[in-house]
Amino acid sequence: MSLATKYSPAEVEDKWYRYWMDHGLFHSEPDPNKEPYCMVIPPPNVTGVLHMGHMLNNTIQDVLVRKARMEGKEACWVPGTDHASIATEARVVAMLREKGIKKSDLTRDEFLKYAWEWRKKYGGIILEQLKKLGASCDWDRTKFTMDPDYYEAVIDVFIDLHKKGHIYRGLRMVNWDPVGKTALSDDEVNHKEVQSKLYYINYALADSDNQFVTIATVRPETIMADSAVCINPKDERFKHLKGKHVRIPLIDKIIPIIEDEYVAMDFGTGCLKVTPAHDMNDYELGKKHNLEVIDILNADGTLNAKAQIFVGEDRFIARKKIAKELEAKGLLAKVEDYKSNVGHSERTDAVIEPRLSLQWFLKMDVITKPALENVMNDTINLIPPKFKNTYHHWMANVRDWCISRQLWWGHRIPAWYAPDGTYVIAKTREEAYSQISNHILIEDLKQDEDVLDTWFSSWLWPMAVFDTTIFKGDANNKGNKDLNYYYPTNDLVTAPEILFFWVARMIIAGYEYRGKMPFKNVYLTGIVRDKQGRKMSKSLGNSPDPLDLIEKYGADGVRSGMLFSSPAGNDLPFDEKLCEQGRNFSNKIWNAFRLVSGWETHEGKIQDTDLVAIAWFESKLNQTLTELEDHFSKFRISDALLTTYKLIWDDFCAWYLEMVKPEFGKPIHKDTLLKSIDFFERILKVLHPFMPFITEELWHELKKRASNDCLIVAAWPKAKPVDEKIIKEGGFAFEIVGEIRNFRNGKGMSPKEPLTLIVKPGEQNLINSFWPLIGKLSNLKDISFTTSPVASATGFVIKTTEFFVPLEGKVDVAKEREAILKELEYQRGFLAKVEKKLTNEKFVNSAPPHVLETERKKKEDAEMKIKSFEEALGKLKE
RNA sequence: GGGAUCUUAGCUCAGCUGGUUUAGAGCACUACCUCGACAAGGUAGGGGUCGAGGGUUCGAAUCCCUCAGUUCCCACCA
Repeated sequence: MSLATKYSPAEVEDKWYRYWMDHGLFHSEPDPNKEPYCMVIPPPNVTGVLHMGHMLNNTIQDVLVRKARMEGKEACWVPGTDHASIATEARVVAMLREKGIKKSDLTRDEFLKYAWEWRKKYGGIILEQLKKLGASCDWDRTKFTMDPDYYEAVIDVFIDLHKKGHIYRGLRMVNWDPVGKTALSDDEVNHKEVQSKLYYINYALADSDNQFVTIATVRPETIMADSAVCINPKDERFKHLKGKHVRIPLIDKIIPIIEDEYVAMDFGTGCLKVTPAHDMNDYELGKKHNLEVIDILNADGTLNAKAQIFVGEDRFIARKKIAKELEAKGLLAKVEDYKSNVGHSERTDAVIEPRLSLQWFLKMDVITKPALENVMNDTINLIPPKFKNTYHHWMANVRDWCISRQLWWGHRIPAWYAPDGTYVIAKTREEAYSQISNHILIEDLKQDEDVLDTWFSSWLWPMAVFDTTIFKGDANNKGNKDLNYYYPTNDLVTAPEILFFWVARMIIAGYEYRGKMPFKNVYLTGIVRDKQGRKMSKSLGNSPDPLDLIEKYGADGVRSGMLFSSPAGNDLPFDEKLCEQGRNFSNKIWNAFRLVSGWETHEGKIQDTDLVAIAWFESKLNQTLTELEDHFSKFRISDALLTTYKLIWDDFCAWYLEMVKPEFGKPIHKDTLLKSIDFFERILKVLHPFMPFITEELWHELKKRASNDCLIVAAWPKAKPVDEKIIKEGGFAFEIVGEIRNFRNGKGMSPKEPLTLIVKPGEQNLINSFWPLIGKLSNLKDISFTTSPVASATGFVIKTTEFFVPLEGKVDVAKEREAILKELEYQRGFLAKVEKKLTNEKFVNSAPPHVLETERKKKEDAEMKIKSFEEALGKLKE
């Protein structure tokens, strides 16, 4: 045999990927005669590099799309990238900093030029990496969220939603990232428990120098922005303070004491400093009580002139200095250690500053209605369904979406301001000018400096990848051919952490602009973790490089490795061992091929054993196909793979091939070989979605084929009727084989030593056609049948059939006795349990007949076995 | 604090509306095996009182309650 004993994936994988590409096998065009199957990729960040999360996610997508393609559907998987404004801008800024260039020294246009250069250089990397994985995307359709037409679509949507009254500009308390100098949505803020200090500060009463009110705060640097001190009106302790005023320490400003039940009496001192400009709750409180809003912070987190003191200092430095000064003046009553949850920027990790600013918002109340409804009524399925709860909770309590970001990289907000501060929404300066009635110069119009939130563009993804012209609010535009054919798409595979960021918003946009769901099924993958359960991340350095893994185990090995243990919605604790298992599986198949490809044929009479083996595997295969269909229909991808794995490794290799394998050097019957190749082809088909490369390779090795006869487009095998009887017989036969092998094993006998088997058939014995195969598989020189107990022979019992293996002088009586006694004990215990049930009148009266019958059968079987073991024990004494 | 989810062999998970031989799989583990497809392998084996405690029922891993823990989401009392 000239083929290597080990399969080497490297050349094979590159060869076939190129072949599929060259023959346009990933490309899809609308075909009215075929059912569409469409999926859009969750667009990775344009600056991204493939990580394990992408590997899992895209492997699942590729499995789904490859299966659909083989099922004869017009399968289209649209790839692309996301401009990811915050992440990309951060990368570009960092790159410029390395070159010694500050973003603040550049004009917007200069900066964008750098950004586009960066994008050109690194933007395609991740897509190239996906090719290594085997992703069968329609690369002709690759889309980018800042392609010119896509850009225009995003602006159209802004204009349209503004026209509909869903977008407004407002003063709102937003999460301000002083490092990124940008507002963040609530979702981009991580709350972390931080060890901080609670400062107890004395505020002197305005009309008295020696009477104080003590408040507790973690942010002494904001006292200069206080507008009031608040107490609970029910608080008996502070009755005397009602209507009075206090002086803010250090700046001596007089502020009122107000009353509100919002104040918790049992927390801190029961007195609250109210700082409307720098705290969400205080802002609300301030609105209610008409308090002055004093913003003492600059955009970068330093104190401004309104603070009066420590102007220009960073907020955290000012905190320390103020504490020190308070202490020096004896106004600091005490300091306690205190754990509190502090918001941090998801991107820069800076401590979030609640800040009032003018932002653009999308009203979510009306626009989200269909999106909530159609998930709750299962028009759109979330897989696993447990996410419905979370989804409902989020959608029912959704807040208006802050869609503006203080960045340059992104879709610039199409708002144009006149010098007097009024504004109009328009796509171009000219259009904007035409809407303005004031007498100003066109050059005086200034466009909003901000860009839109990234998700405000990616929420259009399932529509915009096909048609970017439908967002102008033009009811006559019904969309192009592609959109109408592929939309709604079928499945979306993504991570649960972006269920709201992205999935929910795509659903919202889908209903808003198409009146239809964007996809039917949302498969939520888990998070890939390392062995210690930590999320894989660049900073921890605990993520293997996917390309290294592919090199080491082959893409097929890594793909199956990822899927061996990843039920939907559950985290995947990744272990390289899984890839090794995948690689071993490739090798197993490779060697099965080596065996089959090495057989010479003869044309004599076909052996009966071959016919039995063929009939058995045919049924087993068909049974498995049905099982697979069930798994796939429920998106149980991991189970589908494991089912395929067992079909190939156990049923095909361990049983079928062993059954038909001729003695060494002898030929096989030509029909048996043909049938074996036919089986091989069918198992390659079902394995192809999981392991596309090795299966395509063997598909061509197995037979000479025309250049267009590729496995990737071969027809998915249909399940044919299953002969249940032969499956049962096979199962019984294999059980006997196992027992005989075990019998030898237990006695330290070589498998080469032939044995004699005497069978005493029991009541429901399956008289079957497998006897000669049993002989072949377990090396028996003779099988005979009897109706009476066999003296001086050891053996075993399956169901009610007894098997005897005569062994003259080779029996270790003591050991044998021990084994039988152990078995007897088990059976007696079992019998007792069953009898207890059967003598329970209530059970006999209420249990359904089929349950009763099984219990009776259990009893018979156990009694039979006990009898047999007792006999054997008796014989051993002799 | 509110909500959700989960807890089954060493690990990762199946086990649907309670009843099919005192719970299954893959991996890991143990023993034996270089037996001519494959040691990245073969053959066989050991391993779980189904998180804990109650309850319903003739019968509970499966239904109900309590508790403990896991993970996630939301809120964020200075």
